[in-house]
Amino acid sequence: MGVNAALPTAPARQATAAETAYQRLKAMILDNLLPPGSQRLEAELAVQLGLSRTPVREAMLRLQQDGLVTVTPRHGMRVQPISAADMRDIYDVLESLEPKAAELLARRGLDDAALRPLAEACDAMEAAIAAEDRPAWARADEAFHHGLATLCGNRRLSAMVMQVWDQSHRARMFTLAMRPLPARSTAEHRATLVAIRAGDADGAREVYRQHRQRGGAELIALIERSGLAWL
Amino acid sequence: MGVNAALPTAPARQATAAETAYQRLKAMILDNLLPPGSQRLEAELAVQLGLSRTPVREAMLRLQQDGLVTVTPRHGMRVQPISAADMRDIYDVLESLEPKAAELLARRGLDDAALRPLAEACDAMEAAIAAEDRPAWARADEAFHHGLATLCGNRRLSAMVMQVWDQSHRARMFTLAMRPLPARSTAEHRATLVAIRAGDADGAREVYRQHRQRGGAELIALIERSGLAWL
DNA sequence: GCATGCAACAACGTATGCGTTATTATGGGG
DNA sequence: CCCCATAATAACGCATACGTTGTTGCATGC
Repeated sequence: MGVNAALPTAPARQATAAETAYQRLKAMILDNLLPPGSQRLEAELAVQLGLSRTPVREAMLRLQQDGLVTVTPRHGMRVQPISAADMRDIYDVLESLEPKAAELLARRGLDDAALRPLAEACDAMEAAIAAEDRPAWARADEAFHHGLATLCGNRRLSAMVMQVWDQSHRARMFTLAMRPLPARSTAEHRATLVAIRAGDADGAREVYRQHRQRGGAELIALIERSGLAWL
Repeated sequence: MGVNAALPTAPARQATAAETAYQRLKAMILDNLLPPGSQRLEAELAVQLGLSRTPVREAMLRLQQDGLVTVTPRHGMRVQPISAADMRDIYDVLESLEPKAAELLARRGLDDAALRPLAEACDAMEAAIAAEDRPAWARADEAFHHGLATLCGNRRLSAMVMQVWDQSHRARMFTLAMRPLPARSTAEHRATLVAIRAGDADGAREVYRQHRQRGGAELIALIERSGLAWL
């Protein structure tokens, strides 16, 4: 699952009722237990989660801020569907931000220990390709992007990447089965990591930009071709 | 002042108490009526705004999401200071996102009527330079960036730009008086608009990227040189 | 004089109650 | 049979109340 978008020092929220409501609802949305278009009232979710309306309301507002739902006064929250146009917007954002993250990370000159999450994600992706295990590949892919965002050292940038990443999570999961095994993507991730390790900021940025551009175009074409207008 | 960061269809919130609390507190922060570092308790703000704690609390949480304050359980909200490092992060984000906005806007091929806010902002900037009116220049600058973000057609991107723009508002205001008249910036804005009008997406992006890079570097150097560690 | 433990208090998180408002149901007219 | 007005009702925004928890001040001991 994603990560909360706190700034500038991640506050490591404790287990307040509002926080658990947020986490649980967010997980339900990302896991498609609350499919796009579904609506839920405050009181309804309150009984379901065994809480009062207050913390549930707070969670709903946070999810709205995250762009995962819209809250309308007498209709509760509605899980936001993602259209092909939305995916275009999201990938335009990612094409802008993620290459910058790669550049910043390369410039930081972290040692191998610090870059280990990325290396492990690359290993896992390659293993998943070999085993033709798509769910495992998707998890490793998320781990790589998550690691890139967190390690780049710019909390604002990383929070923004995570936000749109979460918004597009469902769409990626749906299309995963429809795509050929992403062997090329895997190689591009590895190449990015090599450039980062070498401290080649421009190289890392450009390799990654091409990866994002190609991947985004492929995904959007797939969505449009398959008639999956709303996810 | 800034704009709220709603997605994906701006909900045009009505005048609920929580909304007015949010607007008023945000304005107080951006206008430096609540200076960085100041702390306010829920109950304190509630009596000041003539409301109960509930809507004030909601506003505080939204401001925290915006990165303008941090909320700590028994210390209320604390207005977030901006360091030189923060400004670097913010300008890295803007350097990534705003050129993309210029590119997207150029690609949209809007007519002169639709681009009027940008043209007017350019005119106002040039007039302000001629009159050596820095506050007027700052307002026109904000109008240009606001227009660029809103007109580019990507709500997510625009919300993100506005968010960091608001975060850096105070810092820009403080340094405005210390900088030479931004004549060059003004010319760069005009050049961007020309490229957008011509539908030259790559040109608009690159002109704008250079503008952002130069402007950001100047501002950060100024902040560091002047010993203004926290704004 | 300084540290430590305890007690009083203050702030908050959550629950609940109340008034407002939009939606839905109902009944009468066209 | 459909449409509109009106009434009933449900959902919500805000206020308030309550229990919990962290903080602060004070007293006591070293």
